[in-house]
Amino acid sequence: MGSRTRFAPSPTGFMHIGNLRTAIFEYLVAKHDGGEFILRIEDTDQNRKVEGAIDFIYNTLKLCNMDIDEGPKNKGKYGPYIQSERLDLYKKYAEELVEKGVAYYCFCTEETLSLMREIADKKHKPFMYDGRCSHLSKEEIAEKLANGEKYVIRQKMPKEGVSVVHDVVYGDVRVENSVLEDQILLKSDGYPTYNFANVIDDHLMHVTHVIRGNEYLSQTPKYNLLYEAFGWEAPTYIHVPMVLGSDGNKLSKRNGDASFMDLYEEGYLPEAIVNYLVLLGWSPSENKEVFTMEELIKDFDIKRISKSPATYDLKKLQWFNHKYINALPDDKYLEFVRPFLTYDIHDKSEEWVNTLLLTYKDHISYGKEINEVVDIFFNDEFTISKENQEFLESDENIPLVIKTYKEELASLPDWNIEAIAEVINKVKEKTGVKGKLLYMPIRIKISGIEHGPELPQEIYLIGREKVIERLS
RNA sequence: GGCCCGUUGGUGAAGUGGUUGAACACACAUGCCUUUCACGCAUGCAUUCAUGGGUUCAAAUCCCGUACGGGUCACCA
Repeated sequence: MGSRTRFAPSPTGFMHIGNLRTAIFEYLVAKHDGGEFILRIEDTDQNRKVEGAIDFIYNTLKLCNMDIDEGPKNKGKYGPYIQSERLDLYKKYAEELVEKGVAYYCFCTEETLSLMREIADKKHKPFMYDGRCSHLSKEEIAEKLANGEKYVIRQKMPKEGVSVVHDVVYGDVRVENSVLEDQILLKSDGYPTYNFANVIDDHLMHVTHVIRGNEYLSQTPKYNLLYEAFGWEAPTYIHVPMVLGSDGNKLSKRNGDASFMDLYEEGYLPEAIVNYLVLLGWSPSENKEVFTMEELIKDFDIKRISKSPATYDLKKLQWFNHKYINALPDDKYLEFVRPFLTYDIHDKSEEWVNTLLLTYKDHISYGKEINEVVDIFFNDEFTISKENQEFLESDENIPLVIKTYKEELASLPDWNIEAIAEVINKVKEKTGVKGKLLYMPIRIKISGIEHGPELPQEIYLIGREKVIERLS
């Protein structure tokens, strides 16, 4: 039987790079041995729900070429795949735990809790719920319930002993049971907490490998206790190292381009993003780093996930992106960059625009960069620097070269790159000038700067009219 | 603060006791190519694996302490 993994985001309408990376790992683990990849929406926090977030998640995964086997918008045997639609289930299982004596009703209000927290704070002691409600008698509970008092259901933790959790990447992790709090399983609004829903759903949905950020590592004993209480088999745990920002802190919204959509809108190809992300905290066994999704599925190996956190490096992502852009066939490339071009091109021909875009195919490392590089073809205002002006006056042949260019270009029957390239040769023959003195004067005269793309392209793109004008 | 986890160059990392004088890639530097920029190519860039001690004939690799970094201690996930 293949592995089953799940991607379980909360619907916040924001796809953080770290989350995406986890999703990729989950997808790869499942697909590596022909299993299923499940999407489950964890919307148990009603305050954080965002309209349209589910479509957003689907869209993101689709762009990244990850197919969902089961999820809210797919068929699946173990649905619903949205937690807010499974409330009855959680209640039933929570009550089962109460019956088993491993959970209890707690009637403490938020006010009493914050009071207790304050007291602990004053004593400089960490707060931990003292479990007072676990001592309530059956009668007291029945009475409070009958009165309609609000309650939560809490998990009763063992007071002593040590829990050992086995994790595929971190090995055996030991945690003292005494530090485990009687955590809330079911909230007073009837919604489960993540800690509970997660366990119930993973079991019910037959998830075999739980992959998540290592911030959950120290919480995992609590989950195991739950599995034990139900008599269920715990899944294989794979905690993955976190992705840090360049400042060494956890990535956050405020850390700039930490979201998939931001990158996508900047003109990063999803394939490149995926390829880059998968290498954060994972390394292939062979010496290779450019992978297609198929290759990743084939080569991905849990054993090669590293323990230490990885730092997100935009520069390397740009390198990947550059490579991917460059590998695009011309038509795909044009389709890709065209939308990023923000200059007014309504009076330009299709051919002109395509030539422009293609000229810079191997220059740009992300879509939006096209605008930074293409300015000279739209901006008529430029000044020739002092150094360049001096250069123009440094050789007596230069005026002749410029004059010859002007005459030849003006009389050119067809305005295309091949013809222009011919003109350059002709000027060379006519004037006997070659090398820098042949190319630089015209380059400076028509664009103001000494560098740019291949000269014929540059002349073509600037256009006959302007070239003639600028050579005058 | 308690507990958990981590620490190989600016970055991602390979390496799990002995041809490792620590791969490879990004970045950076220099050179070549080119009319220029970019691309491409070539070369350089950790006497050393946070640190101190120990085990061993032999340690980046095993053990202990210290420092530093991160995580976690919610009716958030």
